[in-house]
Amino acid sequence: MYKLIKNCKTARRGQFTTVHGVVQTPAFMNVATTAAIKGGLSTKDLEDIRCQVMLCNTYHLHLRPTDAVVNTMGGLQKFTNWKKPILTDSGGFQVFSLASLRKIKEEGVYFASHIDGHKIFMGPEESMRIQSNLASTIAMAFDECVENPAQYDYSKASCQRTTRWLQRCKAEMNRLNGLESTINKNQLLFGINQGCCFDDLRVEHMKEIRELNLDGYAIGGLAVGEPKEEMYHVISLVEEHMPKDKIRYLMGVGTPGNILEGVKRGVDIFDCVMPSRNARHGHINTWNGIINIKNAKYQLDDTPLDNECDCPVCKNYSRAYIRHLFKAEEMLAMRLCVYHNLYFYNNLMEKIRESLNDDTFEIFYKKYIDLLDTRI
RNA sequence: GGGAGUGUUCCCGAGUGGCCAAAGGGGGCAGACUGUAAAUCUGUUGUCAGUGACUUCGAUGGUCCGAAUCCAUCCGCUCCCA
Repeated sequence: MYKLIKNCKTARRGQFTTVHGVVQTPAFMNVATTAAIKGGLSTKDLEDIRCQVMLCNTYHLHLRPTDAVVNTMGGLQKFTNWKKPILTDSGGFQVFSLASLRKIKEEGVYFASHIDGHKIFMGPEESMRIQSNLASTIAMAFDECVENPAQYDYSKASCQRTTRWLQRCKAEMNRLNGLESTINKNQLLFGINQGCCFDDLRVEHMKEIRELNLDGYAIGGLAVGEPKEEMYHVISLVEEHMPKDKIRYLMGVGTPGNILEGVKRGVDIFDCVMPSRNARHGHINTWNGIINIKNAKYQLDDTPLDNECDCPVCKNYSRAYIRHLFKAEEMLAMRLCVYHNLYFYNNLMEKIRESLNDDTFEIFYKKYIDLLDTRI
């Protein structure tokens, strides 16, 4: 479980022990929604870039290839040949992102498959059963991620329902972990804090869910369009009420700057599609800020994507070549850039952990907080 | 040699007298993307000056208040017949 190694004010250096291995925190979880990193990275590549946790999605895998197939194939670890921890997101966020088709009821959510349009029902029990079939290390609670901005009354009712759903998730997870046929009988369950940007709802909800004594706690419903100052405010607000002895996860966040702010406020783990999605669109993270490798000014640039990076892409290829690959629509362009960006994120987390070890986090933070999110 | 077409802004391609600096697509340039359906979406793309002005639709000349659009000649390309 979670062990706090040391604090640097509210920032935490820790380690999280699971049946699938130990995660050094703060950490970034690499997003492989459909059990694959978009852009053509293999689980071998993930090992090479020192990824600690892979994240997959319940909803997507339920549709294709189906959780039954993954289960028959021995679970996600065996299926993907990834031996380290895997976190599965519950599908709750998809209800939010596929908003036009959703119908939310007390029992769960009715919505349509984005693949063939067929009607799907998913509630807390369904989500737990699917995640148990997938046999991930960590299952996320089935929650409702309310869009921003939201009405107070709706947010309040939604939070209360998310709490009731969480109770049902916990009961179902306990039952599933006790079954003989379950692949991972030690599957962990994380609860998710909601409440939009209403301080009292956030705090009240956090207090309610901490009573359930779960394996970890996530902050959800952020980075959905609110100003970043508001996001940081909510993190600090909620953090005070999170158990000190449990791992904290800020869902779907974010930019390097967002992550530094999150770590500073006591968050342990993050995930985000930005490094991979942006890489596929030519936006490259470097230690001097963000570049768009597709820009004409790189046509004759013989230097690597990032002079300060020691990843294989930066050691072997020039900006000019990678820009050419994009212009020629070669998939190698995406692969190289996704590889670099994820390497950058994992490397960023390593440096953050080192700075916490050395008590130099504040210096590190000051040096990079604005720089890394700035476009060059 | 005879006949029929055709030439548009970087490319392809609409436009057949004023609402045309000229549709649409491609390409180019730039931007967006935060628990990933999407290799997607958005803006821009004659020049200069932010009203507007100027140059442009193969070339030259003409008709008209006004032409990418009509007429004449020339040049290039395509197809058919000999």
